[in-house]
Amino acid sequence: MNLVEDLERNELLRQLPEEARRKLMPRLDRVELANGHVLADVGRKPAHVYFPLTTVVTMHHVLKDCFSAEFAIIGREGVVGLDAMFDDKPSADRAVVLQSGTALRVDKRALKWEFFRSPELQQVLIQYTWALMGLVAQTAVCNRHHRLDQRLCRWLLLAQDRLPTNQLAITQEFLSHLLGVRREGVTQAAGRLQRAGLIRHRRGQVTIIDRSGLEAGACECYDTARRSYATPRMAQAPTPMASGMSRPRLLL
Amino acid sequence: MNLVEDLERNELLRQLPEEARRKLMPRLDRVELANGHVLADVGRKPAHVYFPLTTVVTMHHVLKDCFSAEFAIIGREGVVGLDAMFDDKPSADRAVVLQSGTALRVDKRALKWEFFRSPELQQVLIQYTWALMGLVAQTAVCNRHHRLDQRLCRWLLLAQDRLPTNQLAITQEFLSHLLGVRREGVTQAAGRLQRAGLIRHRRGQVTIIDRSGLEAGACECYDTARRSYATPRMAQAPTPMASGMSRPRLLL
DNA sequence: CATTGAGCGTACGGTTCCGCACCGATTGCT
DNA sequence: AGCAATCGGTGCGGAACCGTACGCTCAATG
Repeated sequence: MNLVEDLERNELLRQLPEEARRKLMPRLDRVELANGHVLADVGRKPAHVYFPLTTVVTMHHVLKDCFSAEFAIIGREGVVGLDAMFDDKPSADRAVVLQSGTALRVDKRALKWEFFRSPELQQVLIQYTWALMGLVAQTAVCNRHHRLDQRLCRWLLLAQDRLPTNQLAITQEFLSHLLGVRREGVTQAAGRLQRAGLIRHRRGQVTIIDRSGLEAGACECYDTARRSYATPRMAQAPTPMASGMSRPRLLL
Repeated sequence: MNLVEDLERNELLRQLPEEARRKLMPRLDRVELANGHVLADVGRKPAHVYFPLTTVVTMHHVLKDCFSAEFAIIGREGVVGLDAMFDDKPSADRAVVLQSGTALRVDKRALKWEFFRSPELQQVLIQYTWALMGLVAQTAVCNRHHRLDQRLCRWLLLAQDRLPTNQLAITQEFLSHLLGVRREGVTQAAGRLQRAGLIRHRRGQVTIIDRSGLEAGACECYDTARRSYATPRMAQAPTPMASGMSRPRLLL
């Protein structure tokens, strides 16, 4: 597959007009990213921005006491490393390749150069940034209010949306760091989902069996999240969510 | 006080070069925002962007089941409503005036117009956006890992950094929605802080007594947050604000 | 002055999740 | 085959926080 076709495979690059894409093309390198590869880490200054094609990247914030939690999962609908493009301060967060695959890499200075010369590129990247902000904000609220089982369902769905198969290569240990809970907590939650027939899991492998079951088990956050990153092309038929579960609580 | 001086009072506008400020000035309206005023709400499309001068704004994400939590608190170091500028989708979040005061208001289309014509404005606003992203991400992690008492300390400090006095007009009920816990939880946590001599609180009024005590009680998140929004000038030469404070507070 | 309602304090059982400990199972390596 | 390391399952006590209920205090209002 050539680079012209590759450009179509990232949802942000695909939104660009022909001309903007052509200008950007010579700056892009196609790279293969291996599982576990660290694209950005706390205290370092990454030199590149990545547009995922098939790879999936997880973004965590790591606390000093070594606790951590994911605040965003990024696939071909997004881009990794924009923060470094506008600010030379060392990264406060961490970007790790969750599932190996292809990405288009671009030097951050080169992309910044093009950014300030292309209103279309600006519009696309900034709009994405604010969509991401909404997701991160929602994650903050979700982390406070929703139960582990719900958040696990949500996470599995978000991950699968960015993957070609229903197979996920991830250990419970790693997953526990993403969800911000203990490893044992993941074991129990995954056990419950398995007993409910929603997934199967075995030593670093999770297989999604019943997607609609997961959607029923997930919190509303998944629906909201999908809508916000779904471009018209990516969007599929909306799934009916169980209603009547909301409790009235005084608004602010 | 005239508009030229007002422009200096918001940290983002202050960073702009003379010329960019001059171009922006005719677009700006000085407005007084009352406590509780809703600047943006779920499902609506706000028409303005606000640069706080003395007012403080809280941003929440509200869930369908009416649970909510704050993901950012914004004062004169920031700006409210940038998301609406780049995307015409209705807001997913909610911005409420936490403490009444002054702000500079600008029509979002006018600001967008200037934005695409001023690289300096772009740099400032985008850099702020990513700094905010870091704070929101940290909030997400903080919400998973840190105890209520710590988060309450952190919140009180973040709020006071943006206020001229050590007095906060806020009810425990409202605070509970910001922190994403029950009202009774806030009552107990505030009681503990009061017994420790850090604050005094009485019927919608919280007074900060011992700032360094709060800093000791807060999680690391406060330190990180303060560093990320402090500009060089803010760090070294705090603007002289109201005087009747119990201790010479290190502003920002 | 009596009434009303908002704001706050307290108590109690229940649930979720943590911290720790231990053990079995699977995989990779020699 | 044997061994070590990784990965996953389970159990138990405890802490944090929830849901609920009730009652007090202060301030505004007629």
